[in-house]
Amino acid sequence: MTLGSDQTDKLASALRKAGVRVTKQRIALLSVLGEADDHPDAEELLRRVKQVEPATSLATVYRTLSVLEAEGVVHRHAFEGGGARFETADATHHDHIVDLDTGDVIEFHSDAIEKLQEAIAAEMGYEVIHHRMELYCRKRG
Amino acid sequence: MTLGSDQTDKLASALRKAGVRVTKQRIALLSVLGEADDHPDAEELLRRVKQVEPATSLATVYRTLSVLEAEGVVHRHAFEGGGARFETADATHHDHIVDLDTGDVIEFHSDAIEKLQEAIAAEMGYEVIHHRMELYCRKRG
DNA sequence: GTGTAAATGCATTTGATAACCATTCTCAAA
DNA sequence: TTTGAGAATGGTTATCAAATGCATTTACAC
Repeated sequence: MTLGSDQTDKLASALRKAGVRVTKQRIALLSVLGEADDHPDAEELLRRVKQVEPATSLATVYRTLSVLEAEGVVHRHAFEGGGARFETADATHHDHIVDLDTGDVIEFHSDAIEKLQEAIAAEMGYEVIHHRMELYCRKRG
Repeated sequence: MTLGSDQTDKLASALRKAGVRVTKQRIALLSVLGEADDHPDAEELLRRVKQVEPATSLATVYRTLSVLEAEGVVHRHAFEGGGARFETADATHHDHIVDLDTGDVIEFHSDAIEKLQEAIAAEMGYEVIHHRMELYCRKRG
């Protein structure tokens, strides 16, 4: 029997709950993603995962992210310019402010806006399944 | 001297104002884009442009779209799944509803939402330069 | 008209991501 | 605890949209 940290156990059961096998690469990826607060892309994730689990390839990072996205464990964002960026799906839904100068991403949520979105869609006979909203901003002088 | 239609003259001067040379491929592309109401992608644009101006290549479509985007003449949208889609930038700013079943794109605008966006950004010390908002929807039963 | 820089077409390259495949690993059942 | 079937992995190649290099053609100021 192997002794796992609380953290590792939690990630392992998350994987099991998602119906996929528990591998060290996946544990490492989930761990890295859980600690990240900056919405990294696939290459950056690989860089970080390799520090924990060197036997990891870019192919596995992409594969695992796709699998976990399909299971709803991670969220994929396609901001303007560059490749997809990822985050864990633990928190509640939110949208993003992207700092045009630094690339920093800040999360926010507005119930008022979402109510308006639904009202607009309803007016046209539609139901909102999901939405995407990004504010590309600059720091005020 | 060549006789151009009103339409062609308008497009030609738009190109001149954008500071680029007037070519038949660009006239054809702008003309096609102006008549389109469905946000076509690059390949679809080529298909339509070729009916008017067969001596046109995909490379030119991409190049011209990039140039005109930089000049603010056309807008590029990256909806979920698939490549970029384009529209002329003549109308006022608007956002999009994407029909998940048909791929149809509907335009809408909400001053109320944009006021809220600005307020949220301001709260965090930011100024909104531009934004992206897409509602992925399905027709109501 | 003429010269020159810009634009074009074709072919090739790039960059992000997915697919292929032989090998290795997970894990449930024996 | 061993084992075997199938899932996951690494390394590579394929894919797809989009960009680019280069030789040729074209627009347009003079």
